[in-house]
This record gives sequence, C-alpha cells and structure tokens, in this order.
Amino acid sequence: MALDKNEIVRKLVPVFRTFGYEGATLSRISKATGLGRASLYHHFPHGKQEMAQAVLNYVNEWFSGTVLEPLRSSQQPVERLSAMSDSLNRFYNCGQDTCLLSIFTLGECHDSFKSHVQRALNTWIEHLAQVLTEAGLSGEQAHQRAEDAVIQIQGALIVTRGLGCTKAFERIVQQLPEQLLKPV
Amino acid sequence: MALDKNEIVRKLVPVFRTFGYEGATLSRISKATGLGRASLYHHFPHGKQEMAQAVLNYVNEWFSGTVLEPLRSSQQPVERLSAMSDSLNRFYNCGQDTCLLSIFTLGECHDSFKSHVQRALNTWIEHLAQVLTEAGLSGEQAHQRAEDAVIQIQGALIVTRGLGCTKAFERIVQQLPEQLLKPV
DNA sequence: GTCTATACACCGATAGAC
DNA sequence: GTCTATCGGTGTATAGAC
Repeated sequence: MALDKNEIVRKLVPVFRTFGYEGATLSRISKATGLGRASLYHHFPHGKQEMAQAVLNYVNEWFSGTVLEPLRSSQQPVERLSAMSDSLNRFYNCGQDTCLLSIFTLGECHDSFKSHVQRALNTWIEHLAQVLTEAGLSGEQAHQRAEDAVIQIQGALIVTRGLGCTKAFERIVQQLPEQLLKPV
Repeated sequence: MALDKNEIVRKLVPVFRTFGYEGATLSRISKATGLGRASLYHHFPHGKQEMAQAVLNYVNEWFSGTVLEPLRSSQQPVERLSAMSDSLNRFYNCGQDTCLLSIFTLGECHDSFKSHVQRALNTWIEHLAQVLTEAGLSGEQAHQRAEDAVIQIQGALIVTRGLGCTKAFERIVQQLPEQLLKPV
C-alpha cells in the first residue's frame, strides 16, 4: 500500500473543485495523485463516479468537522457564529476555492450527487437555525436567516471568483454574526 | 439559410447553462440545434470556443435588455428595483436556470471567458449602485449594497437549485428592493 | 498495489459531395 | 448551408504482468 486511500481522496478534491465533474478527467486525476489509471481503478472499482462520491463524502466530513463543529459548541451564539466565520475563511481559502455543492448541481451530474448536495445544504441550514433559535429568534425567523446566510456565502463565492478579488467573500463572512443576531 | 444564426445561438444557451463548458459536447449541441457537426462549424469556424463566446454575448445582451434596462429608466428608485426583480424571475426561470456567469468561472474555461464574466458582474453592480446613489446613499454604501444584491441573487440560484425548490430565490428577489433602500 | 498495454466510445474538428 | 464520412486525439475502463 503506497498511498493511504484517504490520502488519495485528499488529492482528488482540488481536481473536482477546480474543473467540475466532466472537467475532472482521469488524466488530470492521474497527474494529481501520481497514480496510473489502473491503480485508480484498483481503489475505485466503479471508476470516476465512485471517485466523485468519495470526494463528496470526504469534503462533507471535513466541512462538518471544521465549519459545523463550532456551531455545536456550548459557547454563546455570537461566539459560535464567529468561529464559523473563521472556519469558512480557511475552508474556502478566503473565497478562492469553489464549493463542491455548487459544482455538483450541474446537469452533467448524477442524481445521487444531487440528493447528497440537498442533504448537505439542509444540514448546514439546520445547524445555523439551531444557534439562532437558542439566541431567541422564532423558528421561522431562525430558519430564514440561516438560509440567508448560506445564500450569502454561496453567492460571495461566485462573485469573489468572478471578480478575482477576495474582498467580497471576506466582507460577507466577517459581517455574518452581527447580521444574523441583529434584533428583528 | 435554414436557420438564422441568432436562432442557433438561442438553442445553444440551455446546453451550456445545463451542462457547463466541458459538458456541452458537440453531440448535445448537435441534438439541441438539429444541425450536424459540419454545419455547426460552418456557422462557428473556431468551433466550440466560438459557440461559447456567442452564447456569452447573446445572454449578456439579453440580460442587459431585460434585467439592466429597467434600472436605467426614469422611474423612482423603488420602482426600478422592483422592475428588476420581476425581470430576474423571468430571466432565471424562478431560480431554476443556472447563471452562465457562475458556469464560466470554472477552471475548465478559457481566460477570455473569465474577463467577460468580470465585466458583466461589474456592469451589473455599477447599474445597481447608480440607482442607489440616486436614492440618496453614499457612493461607498451604494456600491456595497449593490454588490450584496448580486451576491444574494447568485447565492439564491445555487441554493434554489441545490434544494430543488424555488422558494429561496423568489423570497430573495422579492425582498431586494426594500432591503436595498432601507435607511442606513 | 502499481505498472504497461490496450479496448472501444466519444471528443472536437475537417474534407468534400451536393 | 447542410450533409456523410472520416481524421487524430482523448475519454473511461479493463486485462494481465509483476
């Protein structure tokens, strides 16, 4: 075993993030991992589809452990939200890295990916809503603001990459805690 | 001339919107237009790249004529923004259609596309900022809120497609005018 | 568990008839 | 202006040696 499987998946992530599903060719994957095609099929018998699924699972766990984890802590709401903001900056490399959830909603992708994306988005929104409920907001208000937060983060990623400047993402992320907790 | 060129481009749009640049294969394009490969190369001698550029130009004009045009009218700011909201719902099919600007920021795309995207985003933001300036906001405030608006729209498109439900997009678009014009 | 070699479909692109 | 036929290259996937 020359490479731990998790290590391979870790190297797969930027390929799918950067080029999308169709753009993540086996040539690029082979180059990024240093493995030949046949070796890749040894680790992922179902081929590229399985690689993409592994990437989704890996990133999902990574996201849950770094971005969602602070939301589950026992700190004050504002501190939990601030911790998420810090994690977001790291996770998305100040907005320069694409979100896989937006990549895998393209029509080129299989339906199993789409339900995965749907679940991930809902989990994120629910975690945020839980914090906002604890902060005193009504269930409906909390859910709506949580959805707004995810929308703003996703939009900031698009605009930041489109403009080639990280300011938009950093600003949005920085102002999130105050905005989410402001009085109704 | 069996097909007007604009008519061909019009049929190309959903292919690139749905599948992305790499996913928009000549087979899919051929099927969508009803033209054979050779016919496509008659209209677009530089091939797929030229088709994508034509799609970008077409959509850009379409966007300018339907979404940005209301912002240039002589009505009151709130009416201009409301008109844009209505246009957005039509242009993005209630959030179900992908924005080409997010498609063409993927790493699989040529740099000329990216500068096109950058210009389009800046134009949009500047149009919005102009309206907000006329409404009494400072230049900086106007620009920031305009950027926020584009961020929210782009994010709403992602979340709406990801969740498979148009509510998020419709809500964001509906609340835009009031949010942009609210007192500082 | 990685490799070389290869299968076969599809890719973007072109030639030439009509 | 559209077609059929075809090119070279690359796509995903596999076989079999080591």
